[in-house]
Amino acid sequence: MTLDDTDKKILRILQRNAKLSHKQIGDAVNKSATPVYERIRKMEEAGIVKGYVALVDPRKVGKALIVFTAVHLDRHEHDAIKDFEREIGKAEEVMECYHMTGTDDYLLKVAVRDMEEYQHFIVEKLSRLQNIGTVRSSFVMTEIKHETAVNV
Amino acid sequence: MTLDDTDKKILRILQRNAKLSHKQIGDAVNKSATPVYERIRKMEEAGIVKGYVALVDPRKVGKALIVFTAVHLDRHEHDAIKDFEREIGKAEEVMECYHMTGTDDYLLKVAVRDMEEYQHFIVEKLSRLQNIGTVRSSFVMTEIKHETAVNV
DNA sequence: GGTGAAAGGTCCAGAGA
DNA sequence: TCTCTGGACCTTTCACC
Repeated sequence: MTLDDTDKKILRILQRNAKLSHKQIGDAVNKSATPVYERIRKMEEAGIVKGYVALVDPRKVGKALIVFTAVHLDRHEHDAIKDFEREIGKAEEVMECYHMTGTDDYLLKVAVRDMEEYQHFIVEKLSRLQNIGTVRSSFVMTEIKHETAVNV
Repeated sequence: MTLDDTDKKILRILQRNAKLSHKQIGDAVNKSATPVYERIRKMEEAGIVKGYVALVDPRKVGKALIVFTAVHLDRHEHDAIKDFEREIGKAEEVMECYHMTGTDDYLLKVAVRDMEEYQHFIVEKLSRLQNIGTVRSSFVMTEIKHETAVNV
């Protein structure tokens, strides 16, 4: 599926505010509500729009500490890697996990209440996984920018 | 504002799918639509719910390369830091930027089309900012997990 | 917190550019 | 092929119980 300028404009709007009506979006892109609806439906079908979610402020629900945790595995066989990935997927503290280039294998973004909860995550969860080599933690002091919107 | 179990349940639902009607959410938490509506409105007012957005798959709109860029500044005076933060806020390639503990000052999450576009960002944008010391780039090979939902 | 009703949005069929 | 109009149906929002 290729996106024309109208599609891209709609995407930019929806990525900022998904609560606007098709009519309001139509006014912004010089179309009526129906073509807006049709274009959105097609982008949903194509998997370009993955879904609609509410964004919650972590600090206001007691998740004030954000940590980036770089993990280096001991062994790099296929099974060891798949095991790690499966287990990390289950950890509710882990919001993001990436398999990276470079000396560290994985980069995790972890959201917890405080340092005590982070220590618990490291000692009781991460360290108990098979095959963990080294772990390096970097703590977020300030969030300067956080966009969920992709630049289209 | 303190959240009871019903509020938390509503937040968990909305963070997964913001398109459900108040009636559907009410069925899931054993309430009618109105109290669901009132609770959501209060959480919006309190800033717990920051907004509603569409999630777009970066790979399907030509942003296939995700890079974590660690930046170390040369000087750490107040003005130098504020300058960097203001400029990075304007860069559309930068989806996230955090002021970090440790030897690196900032961690950026950058989304671009390909390596050529990343090189352009580093050479033409980042390196042109005053005060940049060292830059280390780590590339995402695979996204194992990416949650926007905060664990409440 | 529930009920019910007004206002307005979504979704789709049919027609036209 | 893409867009508009009109209408059935559903949701949001709010006054009242």
